[in-house]
Amino acid sequence: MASLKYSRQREAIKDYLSSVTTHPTADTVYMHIKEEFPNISLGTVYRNLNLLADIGEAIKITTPDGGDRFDARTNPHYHFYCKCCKRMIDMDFDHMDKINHLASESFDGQIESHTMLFYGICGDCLRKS
Amino acid sequence: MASLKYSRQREAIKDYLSSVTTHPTADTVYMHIKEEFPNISLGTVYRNLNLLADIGEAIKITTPDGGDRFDARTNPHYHFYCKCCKRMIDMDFDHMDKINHLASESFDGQIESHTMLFYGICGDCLRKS
DNA sequence: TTCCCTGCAAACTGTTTGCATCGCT
DNA sequence: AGCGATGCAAACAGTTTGCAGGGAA
Repeated sequence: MASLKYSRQREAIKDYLSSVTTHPTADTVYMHIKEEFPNISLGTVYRNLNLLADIGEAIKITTPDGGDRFDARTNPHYHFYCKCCKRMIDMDFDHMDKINHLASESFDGQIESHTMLFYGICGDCLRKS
Repeated sequence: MASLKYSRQREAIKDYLSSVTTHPTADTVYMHIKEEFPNISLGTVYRNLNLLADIGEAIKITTPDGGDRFDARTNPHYHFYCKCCKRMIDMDFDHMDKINHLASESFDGQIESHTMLFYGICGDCLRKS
């Protein structure tokens, strides 16, 4: 484990990510952090988002549309992706341990974790149509 | 729905995908098809893989490592991704309807489907270490 | 003073697309 | 003949990386 040195940029990125439930892309994070640090570069944002993910202070969520999303909510949970408004929404569907257990029973190998991505139309979009 | 015209390349791609359970990347498909069609281009492979996915004769599976995988097994099922050998393995874990149903109960919106990707070490890799 | 971190830009990977031509139907 | 499909190459999006200089310890 490499030694970490404090950086205001990383702190700002972490703070922003913690203040939000929108699962932003790296580029969205970049644009918001830029308001406070006009000279920050996209590379730095990527480096820090990946670093935060590595040390377990954020998670990286792969989307079918390409373009990973980031989330400061690190306890295991699921996500819903609205095909209409492209929002990614946290799911409170707490069967993770049970699912890992059930899956392990019928699988030759060691399951460490799993991700689940639900797909459909969110409530807001449903009511608008 | 656009009209489809027969093409030997598409047929070969579909046949190859059906003959295999390895969830190949577009590039892997490309390299195999090239043995039969030395002049085929990667663009054509991508176009046909996406086309097959669109008409429901294949599925596209997003991986956390970037680089989608393709699968001719189109009935809904889950996958396991081995962090050791990078293989993607079909899971016979048949709780899809139940999970969709349970999730729908506690979610404001219309869930159409979901994908689940398990992560860990496959049996082969476990025994080798 | 050390060495991690930054900004910048170039490089890289996976994928899509415009275009002229080919080949089903 | 008509129009979808192909091969090729250029373009694209998202992400990573090499480097020289800056800042925390």
